[in-house]
Amino acid sequence: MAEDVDLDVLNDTLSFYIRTINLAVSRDLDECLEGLDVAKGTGKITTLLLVDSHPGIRPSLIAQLTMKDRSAMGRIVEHLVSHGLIRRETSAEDSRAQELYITESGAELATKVRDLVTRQSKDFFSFIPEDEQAQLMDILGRAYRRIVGLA
Amino acid sequence: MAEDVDLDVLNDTLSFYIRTINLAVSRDLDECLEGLDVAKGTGKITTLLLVDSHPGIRPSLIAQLTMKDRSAMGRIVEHLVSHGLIRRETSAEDSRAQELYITESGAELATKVRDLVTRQSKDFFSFIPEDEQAQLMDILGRAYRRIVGLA
DNA sequence: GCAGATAGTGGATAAATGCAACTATAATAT
DNA sequence: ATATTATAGTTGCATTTATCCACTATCTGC
Repeated sequence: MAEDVDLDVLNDTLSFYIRTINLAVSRDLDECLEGLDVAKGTGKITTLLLVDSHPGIRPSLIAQLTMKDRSAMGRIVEHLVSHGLIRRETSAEDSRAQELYITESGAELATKVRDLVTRQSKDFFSFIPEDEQAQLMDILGRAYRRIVGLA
Repeated sequence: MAEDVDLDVLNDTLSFYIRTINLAVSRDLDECLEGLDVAKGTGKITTLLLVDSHPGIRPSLIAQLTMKDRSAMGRIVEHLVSHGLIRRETSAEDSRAQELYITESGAELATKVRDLVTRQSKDFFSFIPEDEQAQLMDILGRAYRRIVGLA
């Protein structure tokens, strides 16, 4: 049945593939992270990892990197704080801004998540040959940096 | 500020790029399609186009191609039907199943959407060189077909 | 100081997602 | 033939996200 369905113009539409594959990876990732205080959305994972590796990082910067607006970011921070994974302080230099720091249990979780996330991605895309994965990462990486204003 | 932030392990995680870029394309696409009875989610667009080019196609097949479950699919079909874009009939061979057909206004919209969607994708990714876009499409296309069970 | 930008908060609304129960019909096996 | 199991679709519900907007506080530059 499905084998010979023609996808119309979507067959040549990059956004279609990005969007559908996103659905699949995200679902799979959610499964892997089930019950881990950090599920659904790149928001929480990215925030946790960035706070862990960049002590004092500000919500607004993470928002930019994850493409969230400030209110969405605020809710993510609130979530992580309320679960005791990160700590929130007002910046000394700019009292509008906050600085985020990891807690002990946050650091523990970060270690675990780092492992799970990279493994999940590798596993999920394992049917793509190594060299093509590298190509993908290279191109998408540049796209990401460009979109987000990192380069 | 943002220029020199290291993304931790996410820097080498394909799923991260897929997920964030997905956010960006989807938002951009939504803007392009604003007010068009078909916004948010690959679901409606794909359904409209597939029904247009495959008269009599079944919801369950579209569900497979768009990675939705039946309930999500049902709601999309319901939405399109209620907006007069497609028509729903019970299949003669299998009265459990339905066959979907495009309506006049649905066909009109499909034409418009086909154009908008392909252009949006091209524009959005225009900063990626042609040949790299082709590579991306090739790899992601195979990934998609594999995930969805098309090959 | 004043005007305008920026950081973060909070609320309300609108959608999408996933889950599970339920009907109806088909296909299979005994 | 009939009992079992699988499939197509519908519906309700609870959860989660997203988006938009208004609001406070603070900073920057004139």
